[in-house]
This record gives sequence, structure tokens and C-alpha cells, in this order.
Amino acid sequence: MARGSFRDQVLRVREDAIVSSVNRLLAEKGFEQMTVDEVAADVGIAKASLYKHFASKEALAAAAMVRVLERTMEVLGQQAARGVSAVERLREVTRWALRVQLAGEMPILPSQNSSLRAELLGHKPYLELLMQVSDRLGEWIVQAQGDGDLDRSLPPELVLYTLFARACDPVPGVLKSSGRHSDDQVVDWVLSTCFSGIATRPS
Amino acid sequence: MARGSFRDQVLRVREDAIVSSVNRLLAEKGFEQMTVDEVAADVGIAKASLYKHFASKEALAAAAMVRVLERTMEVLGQQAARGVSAVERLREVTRWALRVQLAGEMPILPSQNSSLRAELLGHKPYLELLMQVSDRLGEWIVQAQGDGDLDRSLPPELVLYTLFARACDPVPGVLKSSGRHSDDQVVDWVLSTCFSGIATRPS
DNA sequence: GTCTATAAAGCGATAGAC
DNA sequence: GTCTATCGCTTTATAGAC
Repeated sequence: MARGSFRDQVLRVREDAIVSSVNRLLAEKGFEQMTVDEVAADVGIAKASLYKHFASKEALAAAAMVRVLERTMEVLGQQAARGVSAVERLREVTRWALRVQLAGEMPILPSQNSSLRAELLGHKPYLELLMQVSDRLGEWIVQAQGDGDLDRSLPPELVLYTLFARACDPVPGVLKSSGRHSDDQVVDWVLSTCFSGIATRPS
Repeated sequence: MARGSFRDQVLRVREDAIVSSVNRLLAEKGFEQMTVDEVAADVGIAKASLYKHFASKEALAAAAMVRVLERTMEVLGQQAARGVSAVERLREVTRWALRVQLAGEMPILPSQNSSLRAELLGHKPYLELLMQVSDRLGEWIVQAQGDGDLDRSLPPELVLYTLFARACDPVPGVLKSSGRHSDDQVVDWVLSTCFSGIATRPS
């Protein structure tokens, strides 16, 4: 791919810094609670300059959502290249998502009545990526059920939503905030409750 | 307890209607997205009248949170009176919470950076009730682990947070919104993923 | 493109008449 | 206690100078 002129590269770097700030602020406070003033202050430029790069607050958030989905697709590609079972791939992708969340870098899913939601539903790059991610995960879920590793009585739809929800669950953050457990310990526990539940496994 | 004068009873009924509106709006949009104008319009009185009953928006929300905790305590009392195992009591309480959530009547947990959080931390009735609920659930969790019904390797703290989080999980709502499943079916599925996980039970 | 300054709208909360 | 009207503040977005 062409990198464009030097000027374009500088622009890219600047916009990438903006998206990083938006991503972190979205993870921290969610879309409605995040203010454009905060984003501008965090990036270190004036608010009016922000609007030269992105047309609206919704466009800012959409860019962050697209980037996290792109990174998710990269992780899916890495897992696909490993010679492990489908359920193991699902577990490792979930582990990655939980780590991102604990690092404070997982932008919050748009709540159902958000103005962001309307914007995203009309944003093709986002929708296409979301569909790609869902399709790939859906394949692995069906495959893992066929392997006998995931519960066959659960609809794949339910499993998919459950995995998405765990990536935004407040539980890891609350557990981490107690300060008594390492990130890896928290991730292992939440992974365990997600895949194996809280009940005892029948022996 | 004294019921007070007729005038006081009318006041109680009025305030109960306010709290019901707040409860539903909190469940629908969360604290920050809920506006006092909406509450007033929903109750059918002027905004200034609202402020004669409750000192602030935070006080409105706190009243709703207290009421849901009171109802939770009632449910805990009912379950305690049944002659069933601790894990079964926990499952039924969770089932009740999921039904309330699907009915659109489970006020959303205060996010960590909310102005509501500060108010609630200084609100003794709320804190006391929350502690009562947590203590009772904590006892049952330890008991269920002792019975061999809940995974002993999980800290009770993790199990407690997990149950609280499931009461506010977006998954049931998303599943219900597809319109293809009954509420009972959705609740059964989510209960299954919560207690038994998504993985196959080893035979 | 970046800035300062400001417009336009929505919000929580209150004043004051009845 | 209820109402109408409004204050004071925050927020998104833009105008216009440089």
C-alpha cells in the first residue's frame, strides 16, 4: 500500500494519537460521559482542530470502534494460524480481550439507546468488520460444539453474545481494583467462570 | 408501624409512583442518560414539584436503588424459608433478578466514575442494605462450596461479583430483542451459562 | 491546520406566584 | 405542594483570525 506523502504520514500519526485517546476515554467513561473537550485536552490540541479531522463526536467513537475490531481481526488471524482446537482458539481470543479490558483499552459497547448506535449502524466499515468478526467466531463456536468441547444445547448465538459481553464485563475491573490479585489471576478466574461456570464440575 | 395521616399516605403513594418511574428509566437508560425532565413528564408533575420530594437527581436514583435492594432482601427471605440447598437458593435468586431485568425493571449499577456513586457511598440506608444482601449471598456461596455444589477453587468474592453482574448483563436483553425466544427460555440459557459455563460438562 | 471566542442547545436546580 | 419561568452551567459544534 502507498504510504502517501510525508505530510500525509504526519496526519496519520496525529489521527492515530487522537483515536488512541478516544479509545482510552471510551474505555474509561463510555460514549455519553466522554466529552470532546477531554479528548482535545488529552491529545493536546484545540477542540476546533479535532473537528478538522473528525466530523462529529460519533465519528470519533466510530474510528475507535473500527480500530479495536481491526485489532480483533488480527488476533483472530493469529489464532487461526495455530494448530489448536476451536475451543482453544476461542479461549485465547477471550483471554486477549480480557487483558485489553484490564489495561483500560477496551471501548465500551454502545448501549441500545445511544446516539452512537445510530451512527454505527450507518457506518459500513464498522458493520463489515463486526460481521467478519462475528462470522469467524461463529464458525469456531459451531466447530467447537461439533468437537464436543462446547455445550451443544446452547445456540451459537448465545455463546457469541456471551463472549462479546465478557469483553466488557465489569467483574474483572472490580476484582482488579481490590489490588489483591494479579491481572493473570483475574483473567484466569473470569475465563473459568465464563467457560466452566461457577458450579462444580460433575466428576 | 404507624401509617400516618391520610395526607401522609397520599404523599407515600405519590413518592412511590416517582420511584417507580425512576426505577424504570434507570433500567432503560442508566443514571447519566436519564433526565429529571423525563422523570417529571413520566410521573405527570412539574419538575419543581419533584424537587419538593427529593433533593437532587442523585437522591432520586438512590431511592430507586434502595427499593430494589429491599425487594431483593424480600426474595432472599423467601428463599431462606425454603428447604432447599444453598446453590438452589442462589440459582432461584439469580432467576428472579434475570426476570426483573428482562421486564425492564432492574436499575443499572452505578459505573465507577458516576456522580451517583459518590452519593450512594454516603447514603447509609443503601450501604446497609447492600451489605445485608452481600452478607446473605456470601453465606450461601460459602455454604454451597462446602456442599460441593459450587467450585471451591473460586474465591466467594468472585462468585458474588459474578452473580451481581449477571443481574445487569446485556445478554438477556439482546437475546430477548431478537423476538425468537420466550423470556423463560432466555432466563434458562443465561442461568446455564452462568452456573455451568459454555463448555461441555466432562462426563 | 491551529488557535480563541462564541453560538446553540440541553441539563440540573431554584425563584416566586398561587 | 404545585405550577411557570428562568438561572447558571456544561456540552457539541462552528466562525473567523492567523
